[in-house]
Amino acid sequence: MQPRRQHLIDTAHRLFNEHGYHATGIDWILAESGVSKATLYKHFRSKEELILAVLQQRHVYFMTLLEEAVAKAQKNGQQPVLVIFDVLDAWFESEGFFGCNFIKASAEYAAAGDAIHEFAAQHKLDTQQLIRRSLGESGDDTMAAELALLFDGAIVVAHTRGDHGAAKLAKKMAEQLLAAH
Amino acid sequence: MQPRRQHLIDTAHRLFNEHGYHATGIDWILAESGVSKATLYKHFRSKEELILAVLQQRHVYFMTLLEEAVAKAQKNGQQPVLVIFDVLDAWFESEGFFGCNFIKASAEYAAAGDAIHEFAAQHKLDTQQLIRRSLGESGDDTMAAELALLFDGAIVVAHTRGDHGAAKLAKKMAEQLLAAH
DNA sequence: TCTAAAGTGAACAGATCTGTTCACTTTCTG
DNA sequence: CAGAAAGTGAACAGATCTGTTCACTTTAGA
Repeated sequence: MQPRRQHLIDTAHRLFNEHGYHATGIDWILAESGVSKATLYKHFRSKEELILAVLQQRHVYFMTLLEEAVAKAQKNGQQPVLVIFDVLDAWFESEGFFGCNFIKASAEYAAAGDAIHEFAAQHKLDTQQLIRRSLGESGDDTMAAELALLFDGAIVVAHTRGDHGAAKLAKKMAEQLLAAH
Repeated sequence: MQPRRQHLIDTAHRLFNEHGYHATGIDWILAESGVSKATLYKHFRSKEELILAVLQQRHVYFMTLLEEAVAKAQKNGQQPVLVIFDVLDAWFESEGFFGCNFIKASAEYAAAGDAIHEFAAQHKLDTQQLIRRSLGESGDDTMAAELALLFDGAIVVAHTRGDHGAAKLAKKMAEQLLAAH
């Protein structure tokens, strides 16, 4: 393993979250992590590559979290798709909630074709596909798109307004939409 | 009036939209607008003040747009709150759609107490209150919060994934939620 | 037409940004 | 224990950032 590399990713992740991507300088990440600049540039060719590594790690972590929650619900006979909003709720209530890395990355790197923007878009697509799978055969693509919209809506409301009840509200809305179906 | 001031705000608005707040330097705004640096700093004490002026103008513009659409719907006997999603749809389909200024400002200036972050949060609160008013006496605060969540969800989906059908989807969801009520 | 306000252009300050280089030291491994 | 790999620290480059200053020019109104 490469403990420095991981430590850099973790530190960068925290600072990017709290202050944004552009506002967080390389030197700041180095000072916080205690790693030398030469080492950072041995592991990552550029700041962009570091950002992508952070997003990649976050992507894997978050998808795993959702998949495990869905699997657990399926075993317990619960509606699998609704537990996704419970995961959101737990996230919002945690100390480390500073909004969605991917939505923020999308906003800061808005240029069409930008690697960071594309990665973020792909993550959101993957999330929607996970929602689609968790709906099972009784669901359809439109339903998945609706729930994905509730998902992102809840994150933005929770972050921009500090309204941590957004996940519960979105869950209630999801239940109504599923029932109406 | 002050044409230079307005021209600076318009140019800054466009560049902030396309490239983000941190990524857009003062010199860039000056080059695009053809205004001198001394003039910019005579009208705005700092970049932050320019950003706030852009957001203020955008706030007034957008609220007016929504209020006029709601008023028109009320006169025509339509459900007023649903036309809000038609406004969103027209915005997404327009050339100048680069996501929501306020959500993006919120993301880039995430520090608690930051003036830019607070302004963005207030804008979102004002939008929700407009939704609440347009619901009339048959609605309630929870319903307004739900529609505001759909509103922000649609914007984020449209921007991060380039899915311009998000407004129509959100409108359909809004109709179902109103009907279920 | 005269005056005051507004704007220009260019230089400058000082900080900060990403990224490179290199001699030296530490750590790991066979 | 020896050699390779990884990391350090500091200096450096060159670009870019926000913001200031000032002598000069343009514009607008009484």
